[in-house]
Amino acid sequence: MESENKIYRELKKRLTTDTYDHGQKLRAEILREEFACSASTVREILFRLASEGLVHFQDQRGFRMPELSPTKLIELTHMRILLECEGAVLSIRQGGVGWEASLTAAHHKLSHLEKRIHAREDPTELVDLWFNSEKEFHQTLISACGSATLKHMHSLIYAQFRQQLMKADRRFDFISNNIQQHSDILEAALAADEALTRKRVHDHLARHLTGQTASLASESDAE
Amino acid sequence: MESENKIYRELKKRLTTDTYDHGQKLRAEILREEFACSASTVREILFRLASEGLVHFQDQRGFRMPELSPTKLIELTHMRILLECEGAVLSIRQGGVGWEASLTAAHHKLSHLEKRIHAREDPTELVDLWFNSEKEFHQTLISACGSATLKHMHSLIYAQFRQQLMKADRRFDFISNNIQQHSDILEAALAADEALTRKRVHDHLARHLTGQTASLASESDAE
DNA sequence: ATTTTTAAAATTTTCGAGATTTTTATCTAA
DNA sequence: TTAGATAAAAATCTCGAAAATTTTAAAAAT
Repeated sequence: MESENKIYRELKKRLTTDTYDHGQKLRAEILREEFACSASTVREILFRLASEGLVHFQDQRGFRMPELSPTKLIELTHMRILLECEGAVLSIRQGGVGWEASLTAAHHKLSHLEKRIHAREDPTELVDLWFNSEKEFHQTLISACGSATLKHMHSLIYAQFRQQLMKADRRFDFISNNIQQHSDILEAALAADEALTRKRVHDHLARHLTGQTASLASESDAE
Repeated sequence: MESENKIYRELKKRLTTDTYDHGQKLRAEILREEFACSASTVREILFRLASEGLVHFQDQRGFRMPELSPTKLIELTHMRILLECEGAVLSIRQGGVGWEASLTAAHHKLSHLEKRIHAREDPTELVDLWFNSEKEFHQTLISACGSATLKHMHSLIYAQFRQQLMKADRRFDFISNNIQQHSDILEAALAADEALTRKRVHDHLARHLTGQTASLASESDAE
C-alpha cells in the first residue's frame, strides 16, 4: 500500500507522459489494482486531478482522459506565453545573480541533453529526461518573479500543455531551431532585455499557434 | 440529502462570502451534518475546493480556511490585472456588437446598484447583489476573448481574490471613485482603445497593490 | 427491419465503521 | 517549575459493501 501523495504524483506523471490514450476511461475500480489501494482513495485523487484539468469528470459517468484538442493546445500556448513573458520580465527585475546562475545551469543541462539526443538514431531513452529538463528551464525562467500564484498557475497550464502534446512527434522538439531558441531566450534574459525576452519566449512557443486565433493581445507590444 | 454538485456550489459560496473565519478548521464530520450527507462526500468536495485554492489542505491534518494574507492578495491582484487586460483586449478585437451590448448591460446593472447602495444608510442587504454584479461586469469584460482556458483561470483567481477580501470594509468599494472607474473601463472598451482599457483596468485594481512589489511587469507598456 | 420496452449487467456514488495518526491531557523525573 | 514520557481522546484516513445510476443486451411491438 502506497501513500496517497505518492499515488497522486505517479498518476499525474502517467497522465502527462503517454500512458493512457486521450478519451480513455479512467476507472477507479481498475486503477485501484495498479496502486494497491481502495477505489475511494483513487476517486479522491481523480477529483483533485480533475480540478487541475488533467482529468475529465462527468457526473454519474466517471473519469476520462481529456480529449485531444487543437483549440485547447492553442489556448494553453497563449496562457504559457502570457505567464512566461510576465514571469521572465519580473525575474529579470528581481532575480539577481542567483537567478542568472540557476537559469544558466538549467540551460546547460538542457543544451547538453539536446546535443546527445541529436546525435542518436533512437532518442527514446532520453526523451523523458529531456522533458524534465525542458520543464525545469521554463520554470527557472519565471522562478524569481516573486509570485507563488503566478508560478502555480504556470505549473497547471504547463501540465495540461504537456498532456495535450505528449503524443506529438518528438523529433520536432529536437530540431536545431528549437535548441537555438532556448539559447536565444537565455541570452536575452541575461542581457536583462525585457522586450527581447518577451519576443523570444513568444517566438519559441509560437509554433504551437497554428490555428486562426494565432495572435496574442500583447503581441503588438512585444515586437 | 442534497446532490453532491449542489453541496459543492453551496460550500464554495460560503467560502467566498464571510461564513467562516480565515484559518478556521473545516471538519468533514461537522460539515456533514449541515449538508445531510456522509463525511466522505464532504471530503471529496473539500479536495476539489483545495485544488482551486479555496481550501487549505494538509496531509493528516485536515482542511482549513486559507489564512488572510496581504501578500497573496497582491499576487492575486497581479494575476487579475494580467488576465483581465489580456481578456479585455482580445474581447475588443473579437467581441463585436453582441459583446458591447452585454458589457453595457452588465455595467448598467452594476451602476444602478451602486447608486442605490450609495443612497442608503445600511447597505448590508444589497452587498451580496453588488458582489454578483461586480463579478459579472468583470467576467463580461473578458467574455469574448475566445479562450475558455483564460476565462477559467480568471474565475479561479477571482474566487480566491474574493475570499481574501470578503472581510474587508465594504464601504470602500462603493466610494464614487470606484463607481467612476467602472464607467471609465466601459468607455475605453466601447471606444476599442486597447491601451486605455489596459490602463483603466490596472488603475481600477491597483488599490489592492499596497505592498512593496506593487508594480507589474507589463505596467510600463500600459502607460 | 426498425423502434420501443424490459430486463440484466456494469459502473458510479454514498456510506459508516475500523485502522492510523495527530492532538490533548496526565503523570513522572530532573 | 519545567521538560519529557505515557496514556487517553479526538480527528483523519482507508476500506469494502450497499444503494443509485447508467450502460448494455434481449425481447416485444410497430
